[in-house]
Amino acid sequence: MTDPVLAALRDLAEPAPATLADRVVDGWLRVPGPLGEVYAVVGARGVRLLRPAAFAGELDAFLEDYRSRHGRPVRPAPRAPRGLLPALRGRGEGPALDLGDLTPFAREVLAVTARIPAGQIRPYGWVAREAGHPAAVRAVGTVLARNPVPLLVPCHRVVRSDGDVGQYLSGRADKVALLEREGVELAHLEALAAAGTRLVGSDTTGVVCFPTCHHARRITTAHRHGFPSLARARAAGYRPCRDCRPS
DNA sequence: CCAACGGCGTGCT
DNA sequence: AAGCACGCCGTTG
Repeated sequence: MTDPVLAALRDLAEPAPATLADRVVDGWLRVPGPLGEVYAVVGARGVRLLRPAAFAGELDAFLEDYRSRHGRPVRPAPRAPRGLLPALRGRGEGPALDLGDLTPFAREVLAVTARIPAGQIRPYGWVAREAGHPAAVRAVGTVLARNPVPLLVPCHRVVRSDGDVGQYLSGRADKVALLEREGVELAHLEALAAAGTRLVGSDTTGVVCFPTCHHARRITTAHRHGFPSLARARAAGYRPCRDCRPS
C-alpha cells in the first residue's frame, strides 16, 4: 500500500531519464483517487487503463485484466504521467489518454462524455445523439460500462433520463458519491424528474437548458419554467442552450 | 454471420 | 406512481 502523500511527492520529483523500456513497456502505478486509491497502466501515448483499487481487487487481478486486454508486458511505472494526479483531484485537463484500440463509436462516446463539466450531468440519450447515433442509447450504456479510464473520462456524469442515477462500474453508490462530491444535487434533480421536468428555461432569455447547466442555475425562480421535453419548450417559444445542447 | 447481451427509453398498466 | 415489457443498437463470442 502506497502512502498517498509519498505518491503525490513522487509526481513532483524530477522525471527520470527515459530508457528504451520506458518507451516500449507499459507501466502500472497506484495513486490516490476520489474514492480511494486507483490502479493505472500508462503507455507511451498515455493512460490506457484505470480502475479503483477497491473495485479491481488485488494488484495481480488488475494486471491480469490489463494483460487479457492488450497482452503487453507491464512493469512498475517510474512516475505518474503529467496531469494524472491533479485530474484525480478534480483539477486540470487531465493526462494524455491512449484509447487507440477502441471502436470509432466507443471513442466518440468517450469523447462526448469527456466534455461534460464537473458538477453537471447528461442523459445517456444525449450522449448518443451528440455522438452521432441518436438511437444507440443502450449501446452508449455498454460503452460506458466498459470505460477503460473512469474518473478521467467522467462516465459517472451520464445518468438516466428519468431522474435515476443509473448504473456504474463499481456500483451506484460510487456514482452517487462522485456526483455529490462535485456538487450535483441529486435529490433535487430526482424531484424535478418525478414532476416531469427535464429541462428548465428562462422567460427573459427564451433559452432552455439541462437543469445542471451553469446557465440554468443562474435563472431566478420568478423567471424559471420547467419543461418535460425540448419539443414542448420549443412550442413555448424557447430555443436550446448552445452550451448544454439539450435534446 | 447470428444471437445474445447490456450502466437505456418509453409507453402501457 | 411504480413496474414491466419491448424496442433499439453496437459489441462480442
